Amino acid sequence: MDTRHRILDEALTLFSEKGYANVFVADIAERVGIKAPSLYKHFKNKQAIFDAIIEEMNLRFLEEAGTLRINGADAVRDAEIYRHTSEEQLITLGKNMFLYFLHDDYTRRLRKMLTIEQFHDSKLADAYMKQYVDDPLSYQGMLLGLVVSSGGLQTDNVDIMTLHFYAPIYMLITICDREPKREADALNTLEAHIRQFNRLYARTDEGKTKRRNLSRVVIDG
Amino acid sequence: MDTRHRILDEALTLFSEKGYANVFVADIAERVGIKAPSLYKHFKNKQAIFDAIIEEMNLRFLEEAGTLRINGADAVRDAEIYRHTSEEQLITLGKNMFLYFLHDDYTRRLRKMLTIEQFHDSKLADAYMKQYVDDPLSYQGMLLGLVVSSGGLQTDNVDIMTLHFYAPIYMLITICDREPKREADALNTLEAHIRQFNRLYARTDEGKTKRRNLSRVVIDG
DNA sequence: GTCTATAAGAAGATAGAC
DNA sequence: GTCTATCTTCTTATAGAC
Repeated sequence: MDTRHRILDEALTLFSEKGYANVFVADIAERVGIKAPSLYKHFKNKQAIFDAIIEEMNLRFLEEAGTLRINGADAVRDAEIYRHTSEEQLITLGKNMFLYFLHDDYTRRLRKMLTIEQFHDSKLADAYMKQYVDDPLSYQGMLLGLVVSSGGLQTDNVDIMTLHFYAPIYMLITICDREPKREADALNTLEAHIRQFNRLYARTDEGKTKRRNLSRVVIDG
Repeated sequence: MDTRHRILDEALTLFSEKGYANVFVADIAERVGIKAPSLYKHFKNKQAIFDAIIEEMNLRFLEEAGTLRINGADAVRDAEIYRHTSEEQLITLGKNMFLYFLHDDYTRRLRKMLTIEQFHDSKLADAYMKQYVDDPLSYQGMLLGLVVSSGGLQTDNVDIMTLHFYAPIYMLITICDREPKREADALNTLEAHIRQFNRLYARTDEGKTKRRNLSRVVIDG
């Protein structure tokens, strides 16, 4: 890795741990193994380092398009997996997806940095929302839509179904970002979540008409 | 409000918008309407201002105990509401809870500040987790447990049921914190979420034995 | 491209008058 | 308790040798 990329790499690490303002140019240089003034041969100033990280992020995000994919690859394969997979396999895939986003070095550091800096620059808030909320919901929603049309699961509202699938995963990731020691617990919860999600929405052998009784109340008051 | 409290108030506002490191003592002083040196008559230094905010937070959190309460008051009343409320009333209550936590000035600013500063100090990460994850899950779980034992809803796993209820609300709050203009959308989603949650778990009139068939698969592969 | 030396400026904090 | 003036320290960034 050349010096320029090592600077970006170490800067991202530090920014994700302390936030931009708490990282000094000398800190980055020290990690790279050079002195601070040498760093200015590679970047105009400190802000340019941050900007370069964001630029690379945008390039990567553009390539990946809909993130939080089940297999991290293409949508067609994901759709097939959803259509033809047993509950046990779906759980394994869900765990792999969860662990990838939690452990992948680049993804993890970037997510933390965006979390810290998001209120400082609305473009970063937008990037956070797109990457961790809107794109995953849209992508998972597309897949779950396929499952619903193939009869694997059943619902009147795919968007809410998708929210029910993804929101717990999102929450478990935010938990483990902050307290990594809870990861084992989170994995168990994730498994129980997917099992229960599957059970709640996969009632194809029960009466469909009763299911449409939308105005049910918890207990009639 | 005396000067000391006005300093804490303006400091919290600024910290929640820019983060501790990006707020200067002179900024806080200016908002209060004094000069920076005068501020040192009230606090030893900048860090002492932050610490005082955290101290007050801990006092308030201790008082409130389990947060994200449906009516913001006591558990007994909340439990009665859960037991005897129609779906429509539950939605109204859910929306009120959501809007309170989104709009309450103190709660909102503190949540944003903790979000920014959580990776800088593990004590802040703990406070965030307790306040926005563990306490709400534990409190809502207690209430939903009551509903389950009274027969209003049905499940084998109250913890996952609680996750299914709360995780979407948590996610909607994080969305609106970043993009307030999405609040109207979020409220509609919240309503649809509670309706669907209620429908999924309130199947008391359908076959209970079939419900226990836990090893169902999406499509047998 | 890397270094040492150093300039330039920002921000936290203090001194002492009122 | 508030002010003006000032000190101190820290951090970014530049100059110029190698």
